[in-house]
Amino acid sequence: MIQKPKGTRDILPDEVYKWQYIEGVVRDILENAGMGEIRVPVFEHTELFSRGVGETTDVVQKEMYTFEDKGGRSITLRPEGTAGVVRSYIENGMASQATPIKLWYEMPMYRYENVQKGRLREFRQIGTEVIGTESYLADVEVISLGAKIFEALNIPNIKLNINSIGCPVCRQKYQEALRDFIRPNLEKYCDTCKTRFEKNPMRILDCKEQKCKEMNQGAPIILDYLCEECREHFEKVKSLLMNLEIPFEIDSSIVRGLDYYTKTVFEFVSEDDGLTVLGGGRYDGLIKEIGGQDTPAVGFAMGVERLLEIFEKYNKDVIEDYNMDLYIATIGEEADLFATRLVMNLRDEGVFVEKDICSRSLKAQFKYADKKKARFVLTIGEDEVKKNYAKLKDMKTGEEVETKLKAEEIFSKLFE
RNA sequence: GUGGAUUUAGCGCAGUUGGUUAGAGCGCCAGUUUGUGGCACUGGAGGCCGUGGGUUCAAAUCCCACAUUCCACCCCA
Repeated sequence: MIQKPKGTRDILPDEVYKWQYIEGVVRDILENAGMGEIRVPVFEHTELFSRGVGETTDVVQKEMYTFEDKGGRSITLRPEGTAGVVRSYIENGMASQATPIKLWYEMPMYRYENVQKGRLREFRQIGTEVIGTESYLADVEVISLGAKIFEALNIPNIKLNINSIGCPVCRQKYQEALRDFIRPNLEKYCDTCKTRFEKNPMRILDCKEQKCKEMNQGAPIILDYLCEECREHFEKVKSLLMNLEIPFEIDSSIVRGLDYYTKTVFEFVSEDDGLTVLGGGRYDGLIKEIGGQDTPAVGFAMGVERLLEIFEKYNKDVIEDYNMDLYIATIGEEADLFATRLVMNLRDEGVFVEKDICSRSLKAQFKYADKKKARFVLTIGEDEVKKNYAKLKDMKTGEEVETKLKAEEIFSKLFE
């Protein structure tokens, strides 16, 4: 038996309707906000991600599915959506369209990680990108759409955390200050923190080790180091969120794992399991970084598997599956031929109808109809074909009515 | 990458100090007046006991390695 690769999942028919429900709700929300769906390749040149996402990030350093293709090119299965979407924005000259460009996507992502709760190697994200505006209004629009999605899906216990990590200028000043604060005790920090010191000192503040936590008391926080412009931007984001009555908390430990973020960053975290369901922020430097005009942008991505898991918990009754309207049971070849035509006609009318294709006994056909939750069964044998009449049985009540074997009449008996 | 748990029929499981052809339930298929479902009864199909080595006269059972699934760290959606 060849099993599916580690960290992948099959989504079976009895599950896929939940996906479709969520996707429908989210699509409506995003498209009503003017977002157009975009689909970009599953794989890109490795360089797009190493430059876009950042050489020093864990995603690039240890989680990418990278391989050489037969032409000797280094190819990577996308670990996130923004880099590819932005690449497409540049490559297709979308800058010449009405600004801002608003895009959304639902695409599978690939990260070579160890599997655990809420974490797969192939997982799907729904995301948005708003490109071409540096205004705080765009940050808030994107955040409010995130909040709207949880509301529309009836998912409670979602907490919004926001932070600002400034622009490269204020961030560098902050990192210096942070290193100065840590340096005297550096030897006493845990090994992982020591390795973070040069590469990304902001992560040290997030360490779970007790001793590191203690030493972190009183560390400088980035919000005190923001330049005037970044500070004002963040203030405006906060006050508009408050005006809109979107509750949030400031969490100065949000750093985000992708290097391209600037200024506003945010996470919607489920308080049920502590997992981040939706994360995003502003990325004013990315488009220039990968070769476009210097263009500001903001967006988010949500993990659909994570979203679905919480959704199911609170919406057990909302979803009902799509059941068969009619099953046509047949006896004999003549009836089979007749019923096959009838089924085709009824399907043309939009009826969910099945008939036996296993040449099974009448009893077995009824059993099948019952298991598949057919609302009605129509039984056709030689006599029925001759007389052009048959019995239509309501599977719930057991009542039977006579019907003419005409698609129109059957249709009206089913749906009147 | 590190650590813990897990793996027996389609599914969830039982399998006792290693000992003949590995079990029940649910599900599946069929039969119980060869034209009527759910219930009941009867029967049937379906297992390289995760994979590969080793110990033994003998391994689902003991040992080792690898894999899987789940969980935690790390990190993230």
